[in-house]
Amino acid sequence: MRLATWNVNSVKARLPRLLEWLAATGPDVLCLQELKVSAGQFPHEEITALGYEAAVHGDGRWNGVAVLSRVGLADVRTGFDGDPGFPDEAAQETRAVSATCGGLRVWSVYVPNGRTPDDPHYAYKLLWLARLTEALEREPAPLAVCGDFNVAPADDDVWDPAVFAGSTHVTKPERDALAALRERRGLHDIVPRPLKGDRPFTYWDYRAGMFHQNKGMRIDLVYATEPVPSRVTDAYVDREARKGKGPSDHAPIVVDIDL
DNA sequence: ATGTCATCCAGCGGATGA
Repeated sequence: MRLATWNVNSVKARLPRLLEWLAATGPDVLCLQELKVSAGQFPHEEITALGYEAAVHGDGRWNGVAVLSRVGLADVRTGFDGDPGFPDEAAQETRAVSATCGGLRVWSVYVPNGRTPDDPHYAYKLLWLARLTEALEREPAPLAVCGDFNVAPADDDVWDPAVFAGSTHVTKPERDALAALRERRGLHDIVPRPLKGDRPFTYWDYRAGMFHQNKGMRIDLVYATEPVPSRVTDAYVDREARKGKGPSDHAPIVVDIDL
C-alpha cells in the first residue's frame, strides 16, 4: 500500500497540481489537510475520474480534511467524540476525518496552529491533542494517523531551534502532548527520508526564500501502529511538489507499506 | 525570517489566518 499525506493549502487553488501529483505518484490512500472548502464544494468529479473515493469534512474558508482512497473507503467518520471546538465546545472545526481503507484505519488530522503560547488558541491546541489522544485509544488496529500536527517533535525538526525558542510548534507542552498521543495508542513515528538535505522537512514558509535555503520544519507526520512501521519499505518527503509555480507551503509525505 | 499566499466580504483592497 502506498499511503500519503499532504497539506495542500486550498484544494481549489491546488487542484491542477493535486491531480497531476495523484496521477504521477499513485498513492492508494491520500490524507489531505487545509482544503479550505465546504464538503459540497470539494472537487469530487475530478478526484473520482482518477479512481478515488473521497471522505471529506469541510465547512468553508478555513481548515477542512479528507481521506482519498482507491482501495475502499468504509466506516467514514467526520470529527470525533470529545472534539473540543473553539471558542467553545459547540464550535467544532473540521480538523479530523477517518475511514477504513484496505484493512487500515486511517485518520487525516489538521491540528490547531496555536498561534502563540499566550494565545487562547494555544490552550485549544493542547486540549484538542488531548481529546484526539482519547479518541484514538478507542480506534481499531492497524491504525495510521496522518496530517499536519503543527508540532515539530524535536529540535532537529526545525531549521534553527534558536529562531523558534519560546514560540509555538516547539514548546515542551506541545511535544509532551504529541508523545502522550504516540505512547497511549502505541503509535510509531514513520520518519521519511528527505530527497535533498539531511533533514526531512515538510513545511517551508512562503516568505523570504525559505524553501530555496531549506529553512523548513517537520510538522507533517505519519504515525502508525504495528505492524505498519515494521513493514515500511520506503518513506520520503516529495519536495518536488514544493517547487515551481503555485505550490502549497507543505510537501507531501509518501509511505510504502508491504501489508 | 516576517520578503507570501488564499480567502472573504465587499466590491479591486483590507482583514484574517497561516
